[in-house]
Amino acid sequence: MTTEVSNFKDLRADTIESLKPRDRILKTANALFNEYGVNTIGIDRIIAESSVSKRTFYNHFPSKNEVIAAYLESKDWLRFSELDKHVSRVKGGAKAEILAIFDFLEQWFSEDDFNGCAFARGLNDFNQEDVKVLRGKVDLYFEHWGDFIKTRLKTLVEPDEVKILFPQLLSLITGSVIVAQGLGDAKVAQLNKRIAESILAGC
Amino acid sequence: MTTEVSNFKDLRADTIESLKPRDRILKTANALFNEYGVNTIGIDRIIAESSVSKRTFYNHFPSKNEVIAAYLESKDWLRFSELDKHVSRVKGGAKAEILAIFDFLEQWFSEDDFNGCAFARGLNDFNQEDVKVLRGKVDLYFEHWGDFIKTRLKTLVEPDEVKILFPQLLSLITGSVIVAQGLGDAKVAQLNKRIAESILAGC
DNA sequence: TAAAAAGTACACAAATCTGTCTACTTTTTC
DNA sequence: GAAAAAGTAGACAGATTTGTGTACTTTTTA
Repeated sequence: MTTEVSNFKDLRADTIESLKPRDRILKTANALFNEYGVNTIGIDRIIAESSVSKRTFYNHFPSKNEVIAAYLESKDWLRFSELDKHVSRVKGGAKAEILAIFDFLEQWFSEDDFNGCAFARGLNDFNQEDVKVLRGKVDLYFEHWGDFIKTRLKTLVEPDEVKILFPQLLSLITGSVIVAQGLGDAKVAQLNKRIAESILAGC
Repeated sequence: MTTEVSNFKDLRADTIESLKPRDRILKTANALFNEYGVNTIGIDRIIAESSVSKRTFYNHFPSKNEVIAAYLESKDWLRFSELDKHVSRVKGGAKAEILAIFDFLEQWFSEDDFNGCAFARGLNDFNQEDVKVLRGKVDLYFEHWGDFIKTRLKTLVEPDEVKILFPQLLSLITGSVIVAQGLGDAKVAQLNKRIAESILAGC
């Protein structure tokens, strides 16, 4: 069964067989891009593992970049829809909601298929002219973090302080991802939550 | 002119023309891999821009992976030889030396060709069987950070505290890199230095 | 200065990659 | 239930990629 919101779906719970061609492609692409990166995975592999014909693939996605774009958009949507859900259960206002990010990260890092962040990856993968659109998706993702965090910081501190705390918090978040991936330890999220607590202590 | 230490050289100050074939290849590969990543740059491009023949290239590097390995090794060596140099000028003991990392980062982020970290990239690029060796180079880089930081932490705090402070500091470092790259702002290094000061305040 | 080592130039093999085309079959929809 | 839409199967064009082979020239070194 699938949760449908806006244009995106959470396909994680569906089996490949139960899905229609377009979603089979997206689910397969998601798994392969996540594990190996968009550059090392070819269209042919996605086609083979999603059990669609090449024609069907190209009917849904006119080029490889389009399927990568769809992958990034759905990751972005899913990340923040899960974060919103997680945070909606938290009592304690803006500060508690910011701190809850780190519990969310720990959960994410503990997933079996955690393999870093598609968008941190994208900072490196999308530096050429023909993938400008994809780089745009990466920028959007970081803007979404800005929206999430700054909205809450503004209720806690002065604008000047937001300019300091936002990059610090974003560093703690992205640094957690790299360290969790590099050292293979999800607990780093809790260690960094402590730091976040201390830099927000006065609020 | 070139600074020669161990097996590696700092080729940044040399012009392409002044170098012998092997170093021309390395200097060119470094620039291209740095800008576009190892996956999107082909051997042919490196050969063309380093003005060597294909045969010469393959005489020095039996495969593409070998030139990537050489690139990673030299980056690793250069990063820590510069960090050591930077830190050697710092007075104030282990704590001041750890904090000096963030000044070093700010300098790095301010370089014209700063484009993120080759090793954070490698966490994503080297997930397949045929590049296990390269993934090993990435792991070594993170171990070198461990050596640098833990050696100093051990003189300041108890072993249990090292296990907390090291992942935190490494998060601040790697998070700085991502944020500097993503938001295009080198100043994040100084903001995170403040955090490092506060988590080391009791030492 | 002569032999050995290193480099040049470039054709080409083999694999792989993106995207198109044709011909046929199944599923939807009215 | 017939027409339209969607999907299957797979050949293939054209570009690109890594790596080898051949024949010749320049540079080092003993």
